[in-house]
Amino acid sequence: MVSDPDAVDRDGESVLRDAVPSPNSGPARGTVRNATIQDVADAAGVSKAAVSKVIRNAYGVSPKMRTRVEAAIARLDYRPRIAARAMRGTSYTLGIEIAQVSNEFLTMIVQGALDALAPTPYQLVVAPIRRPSEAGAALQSLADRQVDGIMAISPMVGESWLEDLSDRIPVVIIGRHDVSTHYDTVTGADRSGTDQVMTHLFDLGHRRITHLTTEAIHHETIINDPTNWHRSDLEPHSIRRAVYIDHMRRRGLDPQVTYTGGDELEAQTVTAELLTTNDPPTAIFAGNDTLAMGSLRAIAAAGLGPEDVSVVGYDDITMASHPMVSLTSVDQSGSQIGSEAVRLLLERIGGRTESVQVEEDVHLRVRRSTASPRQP
Amino acid sequence: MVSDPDAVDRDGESVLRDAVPSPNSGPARGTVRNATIQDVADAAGVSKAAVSKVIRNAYGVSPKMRTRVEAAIARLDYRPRIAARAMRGTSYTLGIEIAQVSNEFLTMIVQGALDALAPTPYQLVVAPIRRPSEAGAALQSLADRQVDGIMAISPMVGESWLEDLSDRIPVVIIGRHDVSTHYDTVTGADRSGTDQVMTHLFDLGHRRITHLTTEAIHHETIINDPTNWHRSDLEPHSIRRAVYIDHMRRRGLDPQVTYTGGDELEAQTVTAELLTTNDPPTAIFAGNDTLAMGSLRAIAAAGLGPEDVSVVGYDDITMASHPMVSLTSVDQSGSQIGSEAVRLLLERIGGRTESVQVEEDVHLRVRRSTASPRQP
DNA sequence: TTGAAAGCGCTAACAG
DNA sequence: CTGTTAGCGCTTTCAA
Repeated sequence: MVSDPDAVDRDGESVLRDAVPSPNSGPARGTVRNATIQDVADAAGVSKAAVSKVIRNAYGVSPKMRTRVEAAIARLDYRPRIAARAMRGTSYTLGIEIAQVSNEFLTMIVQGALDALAPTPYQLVVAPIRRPSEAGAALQSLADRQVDGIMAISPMVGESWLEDLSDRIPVVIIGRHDVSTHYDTVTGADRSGTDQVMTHLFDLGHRRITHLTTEAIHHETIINDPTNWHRSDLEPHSIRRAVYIDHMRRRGLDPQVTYTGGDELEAQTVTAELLTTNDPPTAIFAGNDTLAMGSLRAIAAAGLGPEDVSVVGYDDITMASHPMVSLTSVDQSGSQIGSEAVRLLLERIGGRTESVQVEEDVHLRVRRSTASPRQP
Repeated sequence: MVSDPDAVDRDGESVLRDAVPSPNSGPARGTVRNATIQDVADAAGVSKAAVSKVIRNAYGVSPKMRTRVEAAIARLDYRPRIAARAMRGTSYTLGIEIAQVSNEFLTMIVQGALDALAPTPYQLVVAPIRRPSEAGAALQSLADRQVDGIMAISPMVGESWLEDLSDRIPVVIIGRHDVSTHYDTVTGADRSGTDQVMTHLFDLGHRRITHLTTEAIHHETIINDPTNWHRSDLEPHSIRRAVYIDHMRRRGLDPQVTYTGGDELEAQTVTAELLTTNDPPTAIFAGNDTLAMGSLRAIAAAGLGPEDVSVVGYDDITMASHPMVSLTSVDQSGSQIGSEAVRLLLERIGGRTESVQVEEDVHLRVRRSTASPRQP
């Protein structure tokens, strides 16, 4: 695994390390040179092309040459440089752009992608962003690194920009319900999920239901930069909001949408304000579990319970099933979505050209955070 | 935005776009060619070297050339290929290896690293692993991609292997209390943190205290592969365990260490068994918050409370402060650790050669999950 | 079946 | 201040 520090030039083989490393501290950085394909070729007494064929399992290598080469590779601890490979073709790397690494639902997607990638020679790199407005830059950065495919989770970038990108490299958009001939999409069934939520709340007898969601537009740059212009009504949270409004209107009720940042503590603050109004809601449908947990903070802090204010979340993160929390939520199986996205990417790399839209089923998990209101 | 396949030479400048793009579907993948530094040079009527100097802000470019070049870059939407750059030197990329993307404490570290990296030209890539035994492969994979520096969170790999790696590329190990002349470390003050936990529990009157921790060895490969041999007593969880044992012994008490996987639900199962023994503990000191949450699941499910079994966690993840949970925990400020690691890496890239060990202070956050036992 | 040679796009000497 | 030149390590024709 580790090349021999005291390697000297025997048998006319190239020497990869200093003949005399300093006494008991390793050689200074840069002193050490990694084996290259040329070194391996020399050591095995064959050509670079031969080595290349062996490491790629390409057609046309005799068993005995393969053996020789593999021995040399092992001896020199040779590793192909990805950058050099990328210059000639593939980088064996898939990239995923992700907002809020701290959002457990999003990390479930990464887990699913990892699982799907495990049996392949591809490596996953994650490009995390701190603000939605950074999505475009992160995608560019992945493209600059010549990844073989890109997954993006509801990025705030324009459709035409994405189509441009996906002309050059396979792209899967996760979450957004776009229909493009250029790139594929994987989404949860947001309409169905919201239907299940609303039906559940109505069945319990709730009428004053507030929808707590993240602001559609987070930063001015998203407005000003044409790159970011896209149909925001195709985003998961917009769809949930639209379906919510629709349900309320159909029952002759007044939709109440409250906006907040994506942060749990901000959701708590916003909910706390909501509770002090004249006519507070008897139920809160939160756009995701992080927001829901924030609402529960405010409700618990006010000494209230599910009969006072019920809460429904979305995503069914681990915390939701905790007995001390017991949050009713919509399970949309992030890991499934992640592995599906990888599958689509690999298909594209394999040659598929028609675009595909996949929608995953979702299921409401009813728990103790929802109950019939005290006075209907 | 899109380069042109049929570029023709008008005005002596190379043309990268279609004059007439196809009606309503973009060109097929691969048809599109990105602008290269040569294209820019041609368009601006200068040499490649000149363009290179401009994009690197290198010394020796006249203002008027800079203007011309920048205009050409903008016009052609030129982006330097990282792979080509990497072959000649830096890739402007830092890598971080991380186990369990779903562990919030670990993602806090990533957040901190991102913040520290924001004002720099470096991009962060995350190499997530699924099992501890994959750490070595993930680090290799980052090295293969010629990142300019690597951060690794308590990787299960041998010290000598790490020293070899860090001879070729700057490395910061997060969590492990190694002292190496080759690589830097950033750790939390695990001894102090554990001291605070044990003092708190003793002060409350607890004597039967169990320590719930993850198994030291997760997979046989870690035992069998010499690459992985390292002083496991330098790992954070080992130190917490050792300090716990020490505290117990010093008070003449019997240390009780229970092992589990890193998973919340497994911790729940193990805790549930613990509660059914003859002489169950009055307090559980969990190695991290995920395990602590699992313990709380079992305790809540058994209808017990803090006076029956108190719980202390480690990391102080967001959930710990939730009023419905209120978990006493040790805050070790993951984002601080992450940005510190980046700082060290950038220093190394900047030329530092002596190794540095940084230890971050930690603080016990006392909440309602700990109370005096019913019968002392 | 094997190898020689031509680049991929960029940076870093070195000349002019 | 600017351009020419020589590679970095790999893959890929194309001959032998």
